[in-house]
Amino acid sequence: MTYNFNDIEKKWQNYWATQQTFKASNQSDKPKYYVLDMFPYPSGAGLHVGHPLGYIASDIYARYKRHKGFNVLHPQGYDSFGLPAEQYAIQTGQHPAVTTETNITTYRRQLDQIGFSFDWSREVRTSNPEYYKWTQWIFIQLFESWYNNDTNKAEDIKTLISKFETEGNTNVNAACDDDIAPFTAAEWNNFSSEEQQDVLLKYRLTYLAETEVNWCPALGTVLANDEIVNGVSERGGHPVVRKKMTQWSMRISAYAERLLQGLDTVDWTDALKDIQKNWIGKSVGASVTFNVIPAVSSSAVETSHKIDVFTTRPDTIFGVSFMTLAPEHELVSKITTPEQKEAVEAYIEKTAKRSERDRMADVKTISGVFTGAYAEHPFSKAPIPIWIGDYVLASYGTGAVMAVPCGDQRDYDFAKHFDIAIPNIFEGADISEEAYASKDHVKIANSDFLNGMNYKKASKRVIFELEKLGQGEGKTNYRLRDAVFSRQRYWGEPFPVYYVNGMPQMIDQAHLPIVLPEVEKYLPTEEGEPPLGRADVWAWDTNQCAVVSNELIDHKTVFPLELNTMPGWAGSSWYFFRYMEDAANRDGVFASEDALKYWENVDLYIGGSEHATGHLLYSRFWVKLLKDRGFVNVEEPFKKLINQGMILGTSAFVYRDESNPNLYYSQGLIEDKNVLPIHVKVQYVNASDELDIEGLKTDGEFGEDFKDAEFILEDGVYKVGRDVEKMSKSKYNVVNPDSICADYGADSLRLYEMFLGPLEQYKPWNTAGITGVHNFLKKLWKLYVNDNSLKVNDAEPTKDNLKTLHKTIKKVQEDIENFSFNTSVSTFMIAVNELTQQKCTSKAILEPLLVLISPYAPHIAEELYSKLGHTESISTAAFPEFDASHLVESSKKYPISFNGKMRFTLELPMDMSKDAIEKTVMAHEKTIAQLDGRTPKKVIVVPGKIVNIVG
RNA sequence: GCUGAAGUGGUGGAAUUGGUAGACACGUUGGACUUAAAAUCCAAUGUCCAUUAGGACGUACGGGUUCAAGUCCCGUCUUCAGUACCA
Repeated sequence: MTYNFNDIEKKWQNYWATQQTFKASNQSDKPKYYVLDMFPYPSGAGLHVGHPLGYIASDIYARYKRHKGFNVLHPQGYDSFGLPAEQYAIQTGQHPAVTTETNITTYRRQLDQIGFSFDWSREVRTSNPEYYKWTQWIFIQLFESWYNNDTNKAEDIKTLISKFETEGNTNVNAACDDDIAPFTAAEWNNFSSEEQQDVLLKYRLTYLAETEVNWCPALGTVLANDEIVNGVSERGGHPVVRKKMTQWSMRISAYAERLLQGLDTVDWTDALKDIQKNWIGKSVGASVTFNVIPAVSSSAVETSHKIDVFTTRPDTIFGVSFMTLAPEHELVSKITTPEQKEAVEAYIEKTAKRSERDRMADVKTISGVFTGAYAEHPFSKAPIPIWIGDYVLASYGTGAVMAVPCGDQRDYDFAKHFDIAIPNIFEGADISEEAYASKDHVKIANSDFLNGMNYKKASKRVIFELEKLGQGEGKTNYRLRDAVFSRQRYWGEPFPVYYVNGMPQMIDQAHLPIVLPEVEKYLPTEEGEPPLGRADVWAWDTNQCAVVSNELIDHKTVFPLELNTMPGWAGSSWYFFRYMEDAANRDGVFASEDALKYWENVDLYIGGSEHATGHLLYSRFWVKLLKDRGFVNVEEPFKKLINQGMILGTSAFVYRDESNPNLYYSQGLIEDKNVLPIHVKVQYVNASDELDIEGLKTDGEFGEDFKDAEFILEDGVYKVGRDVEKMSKSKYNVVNPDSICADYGADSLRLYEMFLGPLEQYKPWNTAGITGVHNFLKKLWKLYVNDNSLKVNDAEPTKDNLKTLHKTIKKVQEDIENFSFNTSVSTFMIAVNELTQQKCTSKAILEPLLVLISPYAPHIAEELYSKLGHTESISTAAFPEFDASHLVESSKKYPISFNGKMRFTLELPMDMSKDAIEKTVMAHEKTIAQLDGRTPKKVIVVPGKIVNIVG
């Protein structure tokens, strides 16, 4: 019997599918465990070997947990709304739903052939109306909520309305827009309906607001920052303008503090938590208002101007010797004196050309211009010169800084450069070379009422005094901005929203889903409206409660529907709850109370760190909202999170002579010739970096290019150059799992992906190495069966057999629990090598070994397990118990070191005393030879570990 | 700039609380089997010196602590990722 992996794998994949082996139950005596992979987008290119890395890891863990007696939920589905399908639709006219369906079919086939233990019965697709019905429903919940800062949670908007009706808004402490005028209960009750709706929008957790976007008229679309290169679109090079658009926003900023605090309760890597912490960007300090001193030279009537700044160091307020505004600050043009006008304008023009990134990265170049204006110090009343400088950015804080050169290095550098005074307000600090930026061990001096105080005390006092003056207050600032939620796209969730007199109205949940309408083209309209502007049947009839033809719009009972769609992150912000419910029971709810209660949250979440500030932050936000409103019980969706690294490609190059395009030199022959490296498909390169020239010349795609090529060989072969790059079609280094599964089998692929290195690390793929794990599987097979029969028998296991087995149990269990999958693969290899050497045939050893290997290589494990006489799947067999007694050694091979360097080893009994060890070692001939007559100064003996002789 | 991670043979990587550096593989070399190839099996394989015995060096670099450092401490460099001066 040979190891016929293709047949074996197909057989067990069919078995698992027909037997529903991995279907999870919502009722079980076993403890629950929920393992989830980050939602895949089914791209048209299909999977390459890098994609399954995380899925294999999570699958090993899920299978391990089943062996350990857990009721495991391990679902999979598709984040199937998205841009690539829409792009393809624009180019070909093919409906994105069709493209998506095709891509999912490919994706599913590829996933199935790798042997994952997914519960496919619970699959979800964000683009299915039954699914996005609930995405729309959550949107409505956001709209119907406001954030009460007093109770520190979201509440029904009705509670806000009743407050308005009885006491107005002056006592309301809410997360809201900052331009809301105060009103009394009487005023509220006299507002028109539109006025009331307008006010409420400023409090709702999702609201309409004017947002600046990067608009590209030629493409008729909005572009992300990284789609713009040097001010023009990356695709096509068209001009891009800043444009204001009315869009839905999500008031995520209301949750800034809870999103930050929640990080302390989850088991994520520090790196990931740091990214979110930085993104939320909390800083505690004070806001200070500086009054601008009206310019005497100006003949125009001066209005009084104020500059608001935020500072984390209010204690240093007496160290202010100038202020710096961002060049784009709106006050700049108003306060600049005529004398300085020319210089200021020239500077503004210069900085406008620099990208924000550029301005921020460059800390060496110091530039700025004096505006000629002065502000008044709130306490000393001294005039403070106001400068502009591009190290201050308009979009951060208030776009203005109170500069304290003695305490801030950037302010210090600026002051030195422009010869501005640097008053020292720290007792005993040396500021002759650099600023003293530390908050610790400071004693404030030269600061009037703050003298002698430390940072904490002085800050508190300043805030108190500022409040007395009405020129400031204590303030906590967050960098986190509200998230724009509208997309001018077709392939996304439609909003359940229609407009009456320009005011958004929610459609009652009884009428959801509002299904994406058909359009004849997936492009924006000529008027610049989103693609849904092309739909003919896209109006809401409030009598029929149905979507009807646009022609019926009369603004009385039939109204226009929202034309934007939701962004990609909408559907992925709650999908983990949907999996909790059996597909059969999903009709009336997004997930039933029982299901939510049973599964709670995701116990293990595996995915890439690129989602750190998108998906992982937004879904935490939505979960908190759902909890506040009583729909779920958990505050955090993902208890433990592991980031997998990326598998990189190993590109191959041939070297073309620059003067003769048909001449290629082998890698070792380049020397100082002028050659051009050209990517070639990695499939034509073997493990020794040798090129298959015939294969290359007959390649369907590029063979023609090399038809007349002459390859200059070294030692009879053409050696290619190699380099590690991201796996990508354009670099011809993509390796497809289909061919790996066909050539080596899914079990080899699974083992090899793990064997490559630590899960979280970035590492290059090299197909050549897979023969190692493939040979291992063949050896494993041979341990159980020979040419025509099963070798396994009831032989009593030997001591060595037991030692090998239990050492393996211990290591594999520790490895899986530490997500150190690469080292378990080595451990399996060692175990099989040892058992082969020991000629072990004992079922008592070989059966538990299969359970250990089954999470990693499930197909071969199932096949051999059934050969051992089992009729049930191995998937729920109990994980073998580790018994330490088998590892107890009677002797130890001591390393004998001289001055810390190991010279030889000496086998001694484990129970030998320290003195006896020393005596035996000192008497040994090799020790005497090593010492060469010298007397050692000291002999260190650590029983069970090492002997070190010093001297 | 800041924050985080990392730097070990030709390659991927291993090394528990400081205790035999290079496990396990790939590749390479030599051998067996074969008409031959593939497959399989066996052996060698960090670098340098040495016929051998053996020795010297060696975990990015420079210091330090220790009987003992890949591991701990200080400094430097490089790479990758995140972030963008939050005042």
